[in-house]
Parts: sequence; structure tokens; C-alpha cells
Amino acid sequence: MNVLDFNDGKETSATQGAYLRLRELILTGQLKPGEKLKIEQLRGLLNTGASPVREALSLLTSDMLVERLDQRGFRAAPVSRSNFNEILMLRCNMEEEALRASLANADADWEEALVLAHHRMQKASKQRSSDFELAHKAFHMALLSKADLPLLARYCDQLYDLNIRYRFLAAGVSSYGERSIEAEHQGIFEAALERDANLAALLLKDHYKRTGSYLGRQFED
Amino acid sequence: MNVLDFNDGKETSATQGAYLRLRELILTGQLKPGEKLKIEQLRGLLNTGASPVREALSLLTSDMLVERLDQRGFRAAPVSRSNFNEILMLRCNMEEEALRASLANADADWEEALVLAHHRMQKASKQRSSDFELAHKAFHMALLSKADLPLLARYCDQLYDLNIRYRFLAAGVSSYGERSIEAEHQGIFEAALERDANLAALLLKDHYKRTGSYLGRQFED
DNA sequence: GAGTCAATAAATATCGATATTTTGGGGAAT
DNA sequence: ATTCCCCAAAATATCGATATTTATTGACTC
Repeated sequence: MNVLDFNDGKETSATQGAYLRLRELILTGQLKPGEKLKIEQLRGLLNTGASPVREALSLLTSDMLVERLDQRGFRAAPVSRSNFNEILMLRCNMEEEALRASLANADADWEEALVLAHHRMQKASKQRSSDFELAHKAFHMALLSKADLPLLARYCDQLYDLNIRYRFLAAGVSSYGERSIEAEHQGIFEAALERDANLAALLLKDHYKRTGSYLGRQFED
Repeated sequence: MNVLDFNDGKETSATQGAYLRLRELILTGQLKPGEKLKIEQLRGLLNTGASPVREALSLLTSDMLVERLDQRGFRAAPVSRSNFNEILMLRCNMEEEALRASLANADADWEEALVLAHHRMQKASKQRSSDFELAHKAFHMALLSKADLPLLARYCDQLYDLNIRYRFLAAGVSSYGERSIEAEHQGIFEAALERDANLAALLLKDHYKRTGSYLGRQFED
């Protein structure tokens, strides 16, 4: 193993490391939408060979964060208002489906995991911790986790991340805070605990749509 | 990138060629579910280097036809009854959504393209042509084509192919023919031409569910 | 001037070789 | 027998170099 590698010891392969790092760079907007991703440049940035970089980029294609142009390399996926709106719409549909399935199967373990996820999110929020993004995602995924529909889960996860990317891109300005996200989460949380699928789904979609229209306003086509 | 397109002979890059060929081998079951995909073996089969093979496999990950196990290579995605059922369910939901959006935007060009696709499918069916698979897919995608929702289109396409794979796997036996697929298509076709979204969606879902329960019976868990 | 085309530069795609990791099998110890 | 450990064999992952393709530049024509 290369001595100069700066990774946390957790990453097993160079490809995996490059994948995770590139993913973060794109999600957080450090690599800009539409930007050409040159192998040589990334090779330097990640200090690794061309093969892991290429493979990581190919993998990121699955996540729709990278586009591959045959013989012409890779570039970060572009963004657009219509893309944003589509993500929002699909998220509402799919997460509703997943949430209903999850609530239908919900058991005590699921409930406890949800309580924990909610608690962690609240705590991170109060402390304005940088962990909030992670905790927020964990909470939303915990809601869906009992659905036992792997494909749907994958889609939800993917769409969640695509949405987060827009949040980072619109950001700088606090992407939250202007309205009471906490109250919205609380509502969804309680409805879920009550196994009230209709209410939970309604609140969840509302939650997304609010964030959506808030974010949507931030960028012109 | 994920059209079931048995390619026109002109492969641009080795990676693209390997991608298309492997895709076909997996979809048609020549590479079996769960089978380990060894680089060296595929390198021989496709006569190309290891890099294009690896990259093609990484790309196939997007299509959920290949799984990547870090440090442990690749394997063809496994199959299961629950996976099959999930694909069916998601297809019903997503295609309904896409169909409604498509019908809402439908114009004369769309209508003509649909008529053609339907005609070609019928013709291929009568001639028992091997083009039927392609024509069938083209017809279904033509129904959805005006939705103008690229992500949703991609998901529908992907799920369509995953489903086709099960048809090939269950096959040998004529996957069609036992009931009147033609009549079902005719019904969907006419409802779509009438812009009757409710009816078209109903018939479409019914069409899938019938094929689903027919196929589902063919394999035990 | 605008457009073409060829030469050059840049970047991608691919190969062959090597390093690294996993797998599988054969004892030895329990 | 069963478990454990170590070593060889197999397979994966990665590197560095090279072949191909695309992008750029600038002279030349109309």
C-alpha cells in the first residue's frame, strides 16, 4: 500500500477511495455541474493511477452524478431547473410508496431505530453540527427502512443525494432555517410512530415540496 | 446508454463494445445470475484488454445487471422471486406516471411515432421475427416518450430490461403466446390514441401484471 | 473576413506487466 | 472429525507506457 495515501485507513481499494472522494466533490459542488473531468487532473488530485479514476467515474455514472461521453471522457452531470423539478416529483412519488410499505411492515426494532435517528438529527441540528446532513439523511432513510424493497430503496437514496447536491449548489446561504424544518420533521416522526400512513405521507411530501419551492427560487434557468 | 440495442456493428470503443456484448449476454441469460465474472475469462471471450472489460462491468452496475464486490471482482446480478415482484410493482407505478405525463403532452408527431411502433411490433409478431423483442420495447417506450421526464424514462427503460431478463431466463418455452398479447397491446394502443389516460394506464398495468403472474409461476424461490 | 484544412498539441482509451488481495487446500493441533 | 494456520495458486487491482482519438491553432483560400 502506498505510504503517501492520506485515507482514513477505512478505504479498501484505490477505486473505492476515488469513488467516495469524487462523489463528495461533486455532491458538494466543488466539482461544478457540466465541468469536464480530466483524468490527468483527477489523477493528481487523488494521487492514484488512471485506472482507478476511470473506474470510479464509471461507477459514478450509476448515481447519475457523472456523464460519460464515448471517446470524449467524463463530465460532472449538468443541472437544470427541470432536472431539479423532476427529482422532486420522483422523490415524492417513490418515497411515499416506500414509506407506506415501510409503515406496513413496521415493528419495534424499526421504531427504536427511528427514534434514535430522530434524536441524533435533532441534536446535530441544535449544535449546528456538520453531521446534520448525514443525520438528516439517516432519519429520512430510517423512515423507509422497513419497506424491504431494495430497488426502491436504491432509487430513493439516489434521488435524495441528487437533491442534496442542489442544496449545496444553492447554498452558501443557509439552506435551512428560514422556516421550521424541525416542526415538519416532528410531524412526520409522530405520524410515523402512530403508523398513520396517510398523514405521514402527506407531511413528508409537503416537507419536500416546501424545500423544493424554496430551493427552486434560488436559481434561474 | 441503456437501450436494449443490439448494436449496429460499428463499435466506437472497446469499452462500448464490451459493454453492449456483456449486456446482451446477461440479459439473455448466457451469463447466469450470480455467476462470477472473471476478468481473464471475459477478456478472452471479448478479445480485448482487461481495462475495457473492467470499465464495461462498472458501467453495467448502473443497469443493475452486475454487482461489484470490492476487491472481489464482479458477478452477474442475482435473481429472486422478490426481486422479480419488486420490478413488476415499480414498473407499474413508474410507467403509469410516465404514461400519464406522456399523454398529457401528446401531439401529432408522438401519435404518428406510436402508430409506426405499433405497426412494426405487429408485423414482427406475425413473422415471429427475432426483432419482436426490440419492436415490443420500442412500442412501450413510444407510449412514454412524450413525458419529457428523462430520469423517469431512464428508470422505466432500466426496469423494462430487468424484466426482459426474467423473460429470457424463464424462457425456452415461449414466453408469450398462451394468451392474447396482441389484443392487450391493441387495447392500450387505442386508449392511448384516444388520450384516455385512465383506461390506458389501467390496461397497461394489467398487461404487465398478467405477464408477471405468468412468468412468476415459472420459477420457484 | 469567414471558412477550410492540415499540423500539432492535448486528452482519452487501451495494453501488458506487476503488485496486492483473496481463495483453497494440506497438514498439525485440539 | 473439527478447527486453525500457513502457503501456494488464482484472481483482482493498479501502474506506467503507448496507441488512438479529439481539440486547437494558424496559415491559406475564396
